[in-house]
Amino acid sequence: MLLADLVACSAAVASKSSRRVKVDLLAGLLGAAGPGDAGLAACYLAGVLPQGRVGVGWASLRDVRVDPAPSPDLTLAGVAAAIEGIAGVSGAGAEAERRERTAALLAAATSAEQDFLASLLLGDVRHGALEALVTDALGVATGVPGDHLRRALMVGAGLDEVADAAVAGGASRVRRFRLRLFRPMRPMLASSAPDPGAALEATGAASVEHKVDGARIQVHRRGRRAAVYTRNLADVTGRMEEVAAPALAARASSLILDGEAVVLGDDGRPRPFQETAGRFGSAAGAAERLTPRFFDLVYLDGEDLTGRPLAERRRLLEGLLPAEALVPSVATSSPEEAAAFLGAALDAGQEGVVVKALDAPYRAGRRGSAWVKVKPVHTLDLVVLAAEWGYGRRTGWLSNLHLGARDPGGGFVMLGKTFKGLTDDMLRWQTERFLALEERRTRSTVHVHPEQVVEVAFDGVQASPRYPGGVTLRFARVRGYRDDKTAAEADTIDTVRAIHRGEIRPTVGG
DNA sequence: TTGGAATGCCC
DNA sequence: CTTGTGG
DNA sequence: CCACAAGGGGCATTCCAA
Repeated sequence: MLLADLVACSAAVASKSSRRVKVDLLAGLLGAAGPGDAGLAACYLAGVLPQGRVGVGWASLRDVRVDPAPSPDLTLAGVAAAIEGIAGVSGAGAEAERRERTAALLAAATSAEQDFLASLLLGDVRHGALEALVTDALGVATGVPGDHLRRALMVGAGLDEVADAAVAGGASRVRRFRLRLFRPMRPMLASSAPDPGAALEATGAASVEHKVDGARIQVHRRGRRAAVYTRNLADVTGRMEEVAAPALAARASSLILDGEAVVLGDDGRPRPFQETAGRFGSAAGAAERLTPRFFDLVYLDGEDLTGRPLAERRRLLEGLLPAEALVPSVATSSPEEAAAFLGAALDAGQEGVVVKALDAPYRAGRRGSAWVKVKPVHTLDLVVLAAEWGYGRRTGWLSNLHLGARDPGGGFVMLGKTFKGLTDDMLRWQTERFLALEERRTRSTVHVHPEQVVEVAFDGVQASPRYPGGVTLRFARVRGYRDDKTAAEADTIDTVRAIHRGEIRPTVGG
């Protein structure tokens, strides 16, 4: 199949807003792909490379400028081979070599193909249809029911594998993808609610569990063999053997556990997330140890438990692991009891709680209302110091805000940026507002006179090696503009530091 | 040898 | 990771 | 409800250049 056909399809998809129309367009292309091309076509249309990222980023692409090819001769297989080559480069001279190979690939592409390949390499394809719609389209093109395809993806099959299986073998082949050991599955995700009462309304009778501020892990074990996977299914077994210990000690022939890995202090309290991230990201042999805390059991002694209710999975889990290897939990349908448990979790240094419906199955890869997280938030009134021009659907609007806290000694201290929480109306309003306050600008940023106050919500304050105050906000988002306040009334850097030291508690609800 | 830029991936 | 938009 | 797009901060690793 020619890349040009796929690129034309992408452009057509981008030009339509209806999901049904997008799916039909995608299905048309997938239907035209032969057995050898279906997997590649599905991946590329979904904006992903079968092998993941290959070491080509925005900066290296920026200075690769080659004349486009006059005619569209590239095939999907040719592109795949070229990308395979790029992915394989490492060692001294790798940057130049990757750049050279990238340039060679782009030189063989027409102008439209170059743009698409650049987005693909960056993992930044945006035509309003990614994996989910491509999966639907695959169903349309092959006649394989969508839930079979989705199920295969959830248990860890790659989109390329599923597409190839669907095209070559139809539904019966796709059904052969099952949850199995040492093939990581996609973890179940949680939605969120402002307080335990709202969460319980969504779930009904629930297991309320500590939300441990670490990194998600999935541990597979059979006999003496164990493996550890991340939320995105990367195999990190060699980096953290210690978190597999409870699985290896459990009395079972095989199992799959879901949980969180975190660095604990000597007092048993979780260390700041940055420490966990450091240990989680580093190779083995680091001084700090990761402690696993498990909250689910999805496979036991050869049996897939994902269809069983949480109550049963939790009971089996508690029979298998010692209490210290488990995330603390309480079963309740009382908002008061859940609120008290949340308070205790926060006192223990946890991030919040996750409220999980006791009767819900394990829905791999889904973010439904069966699991609901509750985290308290902080709020501050800060001052906008600058705003950056948006991209994509925010082109033409000032979007990303630079936030400053008032310095009692004079001036403002930048704490970070946010683009979240802004409606289209707010974007329109603030574009006009900040252009009126403009003091100077660069290509990307309009710096403004510091007088507009904005209410910002965030999860916490963390140390920053980048910002001048040495602190920054975690998950900052705009709550609204405060036209009733002047910059002189904005919150100070001292308050931010007090939050960082843990002297100011975040609030639940509202 | 070392500091910085780029990249990928955790939240 | 959070939020807003649109099908 | 689901999928997508808008982008945030930090850390470890890798490779380049001074």
